[in-house]
Amino acid sequence: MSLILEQYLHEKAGLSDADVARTLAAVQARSLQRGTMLLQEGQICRYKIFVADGLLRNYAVAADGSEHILQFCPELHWTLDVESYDHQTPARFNIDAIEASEVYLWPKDAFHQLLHEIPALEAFSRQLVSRNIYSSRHRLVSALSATPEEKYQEFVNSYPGLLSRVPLRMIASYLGISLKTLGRIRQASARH
Amino acid sequence: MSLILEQYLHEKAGLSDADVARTLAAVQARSLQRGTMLLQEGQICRYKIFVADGLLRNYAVAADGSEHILQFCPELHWTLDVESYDHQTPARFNIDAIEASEVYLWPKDAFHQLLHEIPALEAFSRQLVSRNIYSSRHRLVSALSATPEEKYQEFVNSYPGLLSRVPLRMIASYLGISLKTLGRIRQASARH
DNA sequence: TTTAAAATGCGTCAAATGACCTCTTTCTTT
DNA sequence: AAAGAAAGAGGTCATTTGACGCATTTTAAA
Repeated sequence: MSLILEQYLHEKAGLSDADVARTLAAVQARSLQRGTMLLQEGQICRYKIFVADGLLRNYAVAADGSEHILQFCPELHWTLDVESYDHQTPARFNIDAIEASEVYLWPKDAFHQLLHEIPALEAFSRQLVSRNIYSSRHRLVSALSATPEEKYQEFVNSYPGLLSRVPLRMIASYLGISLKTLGRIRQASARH
Repeated sequence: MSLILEQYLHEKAGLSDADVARTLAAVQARSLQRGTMLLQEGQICRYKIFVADGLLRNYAVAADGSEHILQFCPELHWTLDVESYDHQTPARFNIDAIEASEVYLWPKDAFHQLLHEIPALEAFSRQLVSRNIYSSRHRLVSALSATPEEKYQEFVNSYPGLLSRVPLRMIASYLGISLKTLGRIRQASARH
């Protein structure tokens, strides 16, 4: 049932069969209905989360109730609230399912143990962290300097598959623009 | 001459005298005049950079020539272009000196070696990386959700010391707002 | 000290943006 | 299949923002 995860650990992380088995042994599987919350602000993030199928979002809720999406997390990607996970302190972000999803959860201690036992997993983990840093930087530059239209184009180019899976209001929330502005941009580009 | 650095490695990183000595042995000192570029877009980032005294900025230049500051780096802080450093590929960011500064540079190989030899340095390095990730996340949320006025207030609260050291146009460039808007905000808050 | 350059404050104006609202369409769920 | 909820298109309008230009002050360098 964890075929997808198995294959991922094999091909992307480069784990041996034995290490894949060890990694699977420590994991909990969960099926999420659309809309299910996996982590709520204020809770403690106790797991590393891998999405085998479906789509999650990682977002902050502002004082006025507005939502701001930090990350869409589709199949074959990872998510968590790093700071909450590292220090086991209350989370500032929320994670929920945009689509019905199949996810795998590693409790922090168990994952930590795996990192010790499996150097290849450790190396792969670091790679993921690095990529995350690079893309955060890029996202920040974009947020600082790009026009709404440029942001939208970047999104379309970077995540062409998500466009049809994510409601527009969430894309707006990810880009930091209003739904109205997003609508105007799309209308303008539809004319060409 | 590297008293500041020595003390920093001792107190903040928790290195033993012997490890401090080893770390210092691998470092190059440089004095920078105001305005000196330490890294230019397109160059390869070959060093970890520690600012013992002064103030650097890490920024991107957009296609239209406008500058967008990712990070101010005052004394006792570190900076580099991570992606360029990790992969030794052309940098996307620039680093220069806002004030005359005293900096210390570790060539990548040498620093890598130190990380192997000195576990305490390795642990400290990880801590710095983590903090960087947390603050990037926070910055992104702020960029997405805060009004210009809130961004300015956050800046003032987070870096009270920098306000008088950094020209307003650079603060505007850091916050992702125009100098005009920043001026209006300051005028409004001066009235109270 | 003098001179040049940079920083900043401020006015005007046009454009961009978001808040609010309504109506229609599309999904969900029962 | 039917009812209810959510999504999104589109209109109007007030506000915010930035572009441009100019005057004044401050800072840096000769």
